[in-house]
Amino acid sequence: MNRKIAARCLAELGNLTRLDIYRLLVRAGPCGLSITDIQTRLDVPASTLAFHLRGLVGSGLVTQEKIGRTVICRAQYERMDGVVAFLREHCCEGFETDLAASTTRRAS
Amino acid sequence: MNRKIAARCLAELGNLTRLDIYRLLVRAGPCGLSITDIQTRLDVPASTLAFHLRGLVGSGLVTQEKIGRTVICRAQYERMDGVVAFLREHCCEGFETDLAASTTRRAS
DNA sequence: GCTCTATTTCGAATATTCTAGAAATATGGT
DNA sequence: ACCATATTTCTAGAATATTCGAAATAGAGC
Repeated sequence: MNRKIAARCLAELGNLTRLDIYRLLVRAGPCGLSITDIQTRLDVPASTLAFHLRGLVGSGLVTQEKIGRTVICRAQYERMDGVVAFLREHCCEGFETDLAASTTRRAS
Repeated sequence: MNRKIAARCLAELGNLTRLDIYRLLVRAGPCGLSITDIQTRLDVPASTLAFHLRGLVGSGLVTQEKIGRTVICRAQYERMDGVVAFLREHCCEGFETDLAASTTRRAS
C-alpha cells in the first residue's frame, strides 16, 4: 500500500454512486453480483454504471470474473483492509527531533 | 453514520494533499499540529492548505482548537472508525427473496 | 448467420474540484 | 498605535470528474 493507491481507493469510494455499488457488493459477499443485478438494484444507466465500475476495478477495490456474457463483480476486502491499515499507520508515533523547535510546544 | 457523510469523508481523504495532511495528524496524535507546522512539513501554500483543511474539518475527520493566533489540528479517529464500520456493515449478509429470480444463481 | 442479451466505448455537455496569488482579518508582543 | 506572525477569504483560471444517449462489441442459443 502507498499514498497514491490509498488516495485512489478513497476517492473511488468518495462518490455516492460508487459507494452504493461497493456496499452492495460487500453485502453480496463471495458470490458477488452481476452487472445487471447491480443495475437493477441501484437503477443507474448502463453506461454510467460501466464508468463507475471501471474506477472501482481499476483501484483494486472490486474484481470481476466473466462467465459467458455476464460479468460477476466482487468486493475485494483485502484492498480496503490495506487502505484502512495505511490510514492508521504510525498513529500517535509523533516526530523525530523538533519537539524543541516546533511551534507546537506548549508544556515546555 | 450515513451514506452521505461516509462518501464525504472518503472523498476528502481521496485527495493526495488531504491524505497527507490527515496522515500527518494521525501520526502527531492527541497533541495535534499547528497549521504552520503542517505547512512547513508538507510545503503547501497557505491558501491551498486552508482550502483542504476546511474540507477535512467540514467532514468531521479533523477538529481544530484555536490557541492565541495559532490553530491546532487533530485527527478525529472516531469519525474514521465510523466510516470503516459503515463500509463493512452487512458484509456477506446477502439479500432477501430473489435468490431464485436472480441472474446470479449458479449452483442451482 | 441471425438475434437477443450483456456490457463497453465514444463523445460531448455539464458540474465540481483544485490551485495559488493577493488582499483581508485576527492576535500577540512592544 | 505599530509591527510581525497566523490564518482565512476572494478570485479566477486550469484541471478533473460525472452523466448518459447512441453506437459498438461479445457471446449464447437457435
